[in-house]
Amino acid sequence: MFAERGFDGASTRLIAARADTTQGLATYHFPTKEELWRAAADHVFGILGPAFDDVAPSGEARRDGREVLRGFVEANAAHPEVFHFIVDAGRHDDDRMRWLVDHHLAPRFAQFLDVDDSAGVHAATRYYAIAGASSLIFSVAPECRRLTGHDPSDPAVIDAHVDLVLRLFTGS
Amino acid sequence: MFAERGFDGASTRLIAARADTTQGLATYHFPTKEELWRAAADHVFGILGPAFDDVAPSGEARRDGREVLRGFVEANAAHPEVFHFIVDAGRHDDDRMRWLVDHHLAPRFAQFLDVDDSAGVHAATRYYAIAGASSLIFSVAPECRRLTGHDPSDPAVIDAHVDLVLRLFTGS
DNA sequence: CGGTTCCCTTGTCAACCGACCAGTAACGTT
DNA sequence: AACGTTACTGGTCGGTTGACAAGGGAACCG
Repeated sequence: MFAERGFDGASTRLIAARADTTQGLATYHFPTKEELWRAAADHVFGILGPAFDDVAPSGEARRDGREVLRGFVEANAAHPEVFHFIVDAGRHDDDRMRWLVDHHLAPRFAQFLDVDDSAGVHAATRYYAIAGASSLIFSVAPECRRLTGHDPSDPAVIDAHVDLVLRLFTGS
Repeated sequence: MFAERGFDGASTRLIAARADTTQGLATYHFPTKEELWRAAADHVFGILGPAFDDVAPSGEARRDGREVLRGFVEANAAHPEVFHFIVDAGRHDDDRMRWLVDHHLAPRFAQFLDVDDSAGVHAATRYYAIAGASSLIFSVAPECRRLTGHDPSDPAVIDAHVDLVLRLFTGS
């Protein structure tokens, strides 16, 4: 619900209701809304994590950027809520943004630096271009359906997007 | 404020306060919060509009995709709030999303279809790849600063991003 | 001059928000 | 059997939300 409606839009009562509990119990386990949000972030990044680790574990296969990129796009298609978390928190210079960067984004960015062959372009520029190109269509799926008639949850559309991103950023 | 904090996060009282008026007056001119949001959307897309119309007015220069793309990236750098509006509204299948698509996005997408040479890829795939790659870094500027040390408001960073997007999507 | 319209202020409303509290039941330990 | 810890319930707190109502007052018009 944090990913769906943002931090402000998600109320602890509705979150508790969807989990078939009460708001009192929620604040018992997570004293503040912010702690609940951090737990949700840990959970959601825990889902995305393996999608990276499987394709870039360590060792000789480490520099195969194509498979990493394919896994990244497919993970975004399957779990667009991760992108929502990032965009929602990344806009403001507050505690939530700093926590998300330090605990989840920085390690992943370091991982990206390992795989990326920047080819003269600074890594930050490439990183955000890749992330944006890979995620946006899945993030605004309802809009995409109405605007273009294409359904981002359609496997064929996902494949087409994977192919485009691969062609753009690996040149093949 | 709608772009900064989302529809739910922005309160009519704070909006009125920033405009040096009261919430009562705001609801007088815009009976519902949704009407106020639509007016804000019209305003913000009115800013972005000329950035398109100047580079792709009509006639012979219409198919010069490079200049259109450059203008698009620079407009996103100067006015990241437009992207916020789109992402914030595009997630849910509700009235706001439909209104934004029908009144602002659909005309712009049609304009994109005029200029784009899809080269075998469906326009929707290219459209969202371009939009995401062009906008994300400016949309999450605070996060980018902390994560990478680069400041997306720095003209040099903007130029680098323009160059990368042009190279990716026009192949030059 | 009186009346009408429009802009704006002030105050109020029910609903909802996150946080907090007292009380209770379950459960293993001693 | 008594105890202490943990899990959980129901309710309440001050504060904020969007929407609404009542009224003032200036400008304009006949």
